Amino acid sequence: MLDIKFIRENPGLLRDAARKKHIPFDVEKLLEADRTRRERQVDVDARRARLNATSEDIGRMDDADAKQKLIEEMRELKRDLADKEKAFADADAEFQNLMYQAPNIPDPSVPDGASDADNKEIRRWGTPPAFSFAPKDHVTLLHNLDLADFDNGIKVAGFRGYFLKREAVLLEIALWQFAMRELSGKGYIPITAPSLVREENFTGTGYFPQGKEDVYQTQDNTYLVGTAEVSVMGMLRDETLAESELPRKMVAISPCFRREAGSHGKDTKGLYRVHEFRKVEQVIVCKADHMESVQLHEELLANSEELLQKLGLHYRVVLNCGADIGLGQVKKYDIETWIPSQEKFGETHSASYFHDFQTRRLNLKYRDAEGVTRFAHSLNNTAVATPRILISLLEQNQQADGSIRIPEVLQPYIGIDVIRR
RNA sequence: GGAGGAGUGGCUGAGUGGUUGAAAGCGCCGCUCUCGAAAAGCGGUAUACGGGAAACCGUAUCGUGAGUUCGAAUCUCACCUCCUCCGCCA
Repeated sequence: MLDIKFIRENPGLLRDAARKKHIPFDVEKLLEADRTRRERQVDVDARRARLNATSEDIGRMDDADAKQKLIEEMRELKRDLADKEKAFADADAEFQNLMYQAPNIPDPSVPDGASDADNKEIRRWGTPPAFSFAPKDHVTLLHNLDLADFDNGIKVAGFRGYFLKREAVLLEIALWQFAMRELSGKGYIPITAPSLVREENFTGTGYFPQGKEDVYQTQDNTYLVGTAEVSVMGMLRDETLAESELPRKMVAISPCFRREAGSHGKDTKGLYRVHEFRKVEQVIVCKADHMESVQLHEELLANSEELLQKLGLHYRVVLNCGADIGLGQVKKYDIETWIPSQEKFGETHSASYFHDFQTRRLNLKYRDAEGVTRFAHSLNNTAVATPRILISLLEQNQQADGSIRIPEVLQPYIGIDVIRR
């Protein structure tokens, strides 16, 4: 959510933002709703002021007749007030509704574009592994080594269901531990986060109302998170932090659930697109300072690149174009990791910053050096998402004999250096 | 799941229909005193929105939301959260 004062003063920026993000949004309608809401608030406040003042008088009066007369008058006023209050409530609801839909302003460095095809590659790290044989895809590798069971996964869990087995499980756990340990070494606080959370956390992080279709809801009106970002940001909702506590760097692990509504035909095989997975996520809350946000955004990206480099995985970084960044995001990088069997890169990480878009919704503030409370800034990035990263990890490390080398940095967590049958 | 109890400002805590946005204490800030500090004394210390050039004014907020009333922290209802006891349980 943006500051309405900012919108009043810069309607053009919001209009441009919506256009760049390819999000339909009527700025004039919002400004009109803002004007209406304020007019009606004045109506309500004036009547309330009179009611309050008169009620105080009544409390002090002795003359029963005069008192009764005023009470009658106030009854009349209250009927009028009720109408005005209803009118205000309607206008305010309309205003809030539009405010929740207003996109954040993308950074000027965000390229124009109509789809993810227009994302700009920034750099590549490493080279595609050279194979003296035709590399197998991850589904085949998993099957040959008995590392997963998709048939029974679907039997048990339905479409996109899967079981991981044997060393694939150890590998998954090793990745979490590796990521957790690396990042906690950099001062990120490790957290295990709830994945079953209440609605306000989704609204607060900017996923609701527009993204409700993508989320599982329970019969208790709680929802399953698609990322620990939702619960970790929710953890700080309604807090006023001291500036000395910032930046607060956290690394959280949680199960993640995504309905993948609208992507039924896509990536139907294997571990790429599943309804249920595990993810280690970096989340930062920092001062309301653009340069600090930018700097920490780069840090989050560098952290994830470092993890991939230590794992020895070939990847590239792309700068997402306007159409491929979310409502609240100012700027986003994706890291895409090389998938040999497809000879292309697949998204494994997503790093974004929000300025105060999320914290305004979450009412997450801090007290600055002058004692002024401000909305903080927030950012996040994937550290490692499993099992998706296993696709690249297995495929890039496969050998001619069908075995799979385990990256050196993971070996201490698993106790083996190769998977073979 | 069953039975009770409770949610007031940064904190403790008073307040059961009428100048209560809220006593008192603690904390914090400023001043006085002091070479300095402590102590003591005095004064000040919530947030949001709206109006205004400003001073300032208005409105809302005592867990949240509805309601009763001329008037609600105080009465009613629903919800949320916490505590105690019983049951169940990884």
